[in-house]
Amino acid sequence: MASRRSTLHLVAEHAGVSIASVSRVLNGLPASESVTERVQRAAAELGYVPDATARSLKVGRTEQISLAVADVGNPVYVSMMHAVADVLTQSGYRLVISSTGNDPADQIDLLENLNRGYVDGMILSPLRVTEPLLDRIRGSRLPLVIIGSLPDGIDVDSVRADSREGVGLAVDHLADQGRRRIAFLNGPIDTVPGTARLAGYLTAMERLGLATSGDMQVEASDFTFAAGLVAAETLLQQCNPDAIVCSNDLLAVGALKAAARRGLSIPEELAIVGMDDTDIAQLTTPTLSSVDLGAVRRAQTAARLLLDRLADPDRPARHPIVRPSLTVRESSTAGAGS
Amino acid sequence: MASRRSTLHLVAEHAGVSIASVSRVLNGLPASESVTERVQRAAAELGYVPDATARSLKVGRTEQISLAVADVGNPVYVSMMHAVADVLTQSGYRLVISSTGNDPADQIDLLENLNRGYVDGMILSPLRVTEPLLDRIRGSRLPLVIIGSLPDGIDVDSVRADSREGVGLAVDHLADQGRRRIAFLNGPIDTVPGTARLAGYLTAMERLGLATSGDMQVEASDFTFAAGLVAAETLLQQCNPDAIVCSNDLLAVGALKAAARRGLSIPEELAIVGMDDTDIAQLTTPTLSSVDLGAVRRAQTAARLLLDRLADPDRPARHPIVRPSLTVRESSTAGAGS
DNA sequence: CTGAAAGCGCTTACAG
DNA sequence: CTGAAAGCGCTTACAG
Repeated sequence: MASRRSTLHLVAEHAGVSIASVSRVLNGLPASESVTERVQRAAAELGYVPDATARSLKVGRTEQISLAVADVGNPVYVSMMHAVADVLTQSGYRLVISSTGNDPADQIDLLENLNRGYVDGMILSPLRVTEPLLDRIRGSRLPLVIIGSLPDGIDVDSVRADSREGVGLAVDHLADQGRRRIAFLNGPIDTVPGTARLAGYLTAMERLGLATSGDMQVEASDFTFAAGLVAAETLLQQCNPDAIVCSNDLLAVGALKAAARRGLSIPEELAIVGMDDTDIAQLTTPTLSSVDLGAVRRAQTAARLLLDRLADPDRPARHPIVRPSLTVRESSTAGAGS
Repeated sequence: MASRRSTLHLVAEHAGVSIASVSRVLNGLPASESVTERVQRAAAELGYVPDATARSLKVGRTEQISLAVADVGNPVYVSMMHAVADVLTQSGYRLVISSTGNDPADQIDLLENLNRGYVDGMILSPLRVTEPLLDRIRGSRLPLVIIGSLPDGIDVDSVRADSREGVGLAVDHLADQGRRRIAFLNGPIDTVPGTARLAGYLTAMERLGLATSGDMQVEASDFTFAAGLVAAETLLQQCNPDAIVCSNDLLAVGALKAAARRGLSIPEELAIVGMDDTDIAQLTTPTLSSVDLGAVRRAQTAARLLLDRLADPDRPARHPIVRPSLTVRESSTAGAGS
């Protein structure tokens, strides 16, 4: 009646040793040659695979980290995933990814809850920061790092872009080219990037003494190609800009398309600048000027913050900021070549 | 000396009941009003969160399914992820995603191994099917569904596109438009889609009696924008096609770019057709004709196959095939409008 | 170096 | 309805 169906027990039985010895051999701990060999043979014959949940329960760690991003469809998140994975893998963690989609907070808190237990820590890049989400962030027992800005006074590691400076680079560049009617094609304003990038636009325009009437700003329903196209068509219809700063590259592709439909020549009649500097910026025709908001560096930094936090749960929280840079291409300068 | 640090024990102590009662209440099993109330209050006060690994160890299920795709950066995989997630969520499973990147089999087998234990089943869409990977697929104890074609005789559920018919749709369409020098811009040929789509191209060209010299076929190093651009430039240099069938939409965007650089007008001088019919096909200028290989349907089907397999481990394996369709846009027809 | 035993935090028959 | 107890499959002091 003994419980010998246990797989570890099975291997032990086949090898004629105790389960402790099996465990040790399989974990590379010291064992005699004969035991080692018998265990390895038995394990191979039986096709033994250790049960990860049992191990985790015992040792209190899963060696898994979860990354939750708003939209796996946005290439900028893809490069962030790879950056996070690289850093974590080097420290022996595996990365599991969850896409929270576009749904409101419940999607996110679901995720937060569910991940408890299967991961040792979490990196969260929320598109919208709602009160319920903040509650979960504050109350998290799991080590947590946020990518994006957070209200003051929340004692959780985070890293963010300097959106203000980033959008400023785009606006300054366009103004340098003699553009004056610089419009802003934003994503949803109730999102973290939507809010930050709009603030950056308004600040920069004010600093330069340029007008920012309401009809020069438009809010796409989503940070996607399709939404960018629709919003850009509205924008081109309601004002007469000589330049558009777009809140990300996907929106900018939509703007390029809208301009093409209206027969506007780019950059002569209309200059366009994107944001995030994703791969696609080099492949559009014309190529797209874009502000790199340091997505890869933010991701790497987030991973390192998390590793440090795992190593020392009591260290003070940090909130580094990553600096942006602008890459100028054809969409905003007449003589930029092919 | 008793082990009462256990969180479940803690709640039980606070509520003045046994851990069994706590477990029951928290799992919605019948309990008296008074016990229910005390447990819920205690759990709330303590901010109790059940340990998922312990629960999984006991019940033998994690309620998690893993989806491993070759490249999270390809939009077609993103739509597949969403489709899988939708189906699984309705059945109470959570989806965790792993990107296997571009590395060879070891990446994949790593993943296979590591997922054991934290998930109840797995959907795998391998870019390359190597012998070691096949070994793991055959030897998997975990319920497994493959998206893509598999050698005959492997008794694992799978679903695939009809690439032959799909590429055939593109070639037939171009031939209907009077194109004769139809080139093929493929991704790496040692990949599952690379092999299948090339076969489809050759079959269709032969059926139509069109020439397929070696210089009319080119193999990009990757299924990406950047690789497509490089390969398309080679192609345009080494032959003089009047049409290019591209193995996916990303490659097609690269081809559009290469054509623009050479000043070729599309579709007049060169027609281009992509594959996968992703969002981007509608946003390029000109818009991109593309073959939908049924990615979403493949994903949904895979999820359902897995659910059925979980419900009945002994049912015979199935291998459905999804039919393709072609959407014609500006890049392949002169009069397609704006 | 090796084995017997305790215990990780849960769930679930089994009695009462 | 409720509690005491066994056990999921591992790891790890503790003796020997």
